[in-house]
Amino acid sequence: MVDAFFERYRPRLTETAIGLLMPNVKVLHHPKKYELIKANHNSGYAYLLVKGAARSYYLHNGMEINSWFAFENEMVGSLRNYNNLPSRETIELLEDSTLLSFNINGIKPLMAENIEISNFINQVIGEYCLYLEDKLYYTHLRSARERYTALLAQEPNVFRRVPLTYIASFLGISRETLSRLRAK
Amino acid sequence: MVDAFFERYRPRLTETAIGLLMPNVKVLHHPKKYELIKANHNSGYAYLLVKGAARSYYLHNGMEINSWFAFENEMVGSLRNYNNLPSRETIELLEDSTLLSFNINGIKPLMAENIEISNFINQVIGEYCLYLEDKLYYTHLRSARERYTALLAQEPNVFRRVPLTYIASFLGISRETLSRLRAK
DNA sequence: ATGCCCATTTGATTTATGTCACAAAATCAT
DNA sequence: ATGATTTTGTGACATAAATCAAATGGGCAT
Repeated sequence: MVDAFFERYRPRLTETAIGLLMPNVKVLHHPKKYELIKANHNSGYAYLLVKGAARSYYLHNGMEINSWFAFENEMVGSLRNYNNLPSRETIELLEDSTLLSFNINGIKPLMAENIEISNFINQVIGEYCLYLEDKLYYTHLRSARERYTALLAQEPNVFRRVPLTYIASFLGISRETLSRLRAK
Repeated sequence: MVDAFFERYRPRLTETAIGLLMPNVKVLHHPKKYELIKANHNSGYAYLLVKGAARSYYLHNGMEINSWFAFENEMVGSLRNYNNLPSRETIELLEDSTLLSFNINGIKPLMAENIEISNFINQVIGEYCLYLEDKLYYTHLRSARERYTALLAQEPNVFRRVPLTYIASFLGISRETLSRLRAK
């Protein structure tokens, strides 16, 4: 079920590593709007989105600001939770979804005894780190139009599966401006 | 010399780990304006800033955009270089500096054979990742004045040791606007 | 010290984008 | 289906911050 995800990671996890991980992994189904992780809490779990979509948002001046969207085969979770800090964001499903849950407290000790698991997790974090650098690079000092066209080019799925209201705050612009940019 | 830096990391590196690392570490002195890492290149090194200051910048529409500043006891380098990608940024010294250089190609293989080294490097990357999340969180949808006052509160050193011209592009505002914000 | 080159400030003007108000369209629940 | 609620689009206007243009100030090299 999750082969496509794990195959991105090299060297691939051996049976031994997978055997150690399995007791900490569960398959879950949740409906649209279900909150995987709540703001200001430490959930203790990270998730692999097998099927479906999710968003991460936080409140600022009473408004929901969306920080990312995720789809099939992407890892979703709170890096702050992973580091035993409360999440700043709420992670909510945008569609009915199938997920794998990973018990962070169960898996962390395995990193010391199994180098494959350690490498795997560190690769996930390393890729997220590169993603954050890209996001900063492609938004800093860029106009609303540039950010909009970049997102359209790089992640067209977002426009097919996420309401425009959510996309606007993700791009750091008002709903009205996004609407006008789309109207060309 | 670098104790203060290494002490932030737990568990502390043992003699064994340090012995493996040492052949890949050199002490260096370089003058102000020296370029540690050049844009579009893969330097193969990361650095610990023992004494001095550095900035990272990239060109955008012919203008230098500063992405970060670093001071004593901070690691400086290109995450993209670490991942065998060309750096987008040039890293330049802002003051005459003392550094430790780390040979990335020499150290990476050690991560497979020594878990301490692996943990150490992953902790450095993990902390950088949290820093990037914070930076996005504290700049997204915030006004020039909010970003300015946040930087003043969180990293006052920057205003003592970095020219305002550089700080402006780091904050994502024009030099004139920064000047006016300072004038209150 | 002197002069030159940047860095910084200040003023006038322009522009992109936000805000407010409402209309139209789409989605949802009964 | 029907109305109700939410999402998206449009217009008028306000405003933060950019841009352009000088003027002033500071630091560095001779």
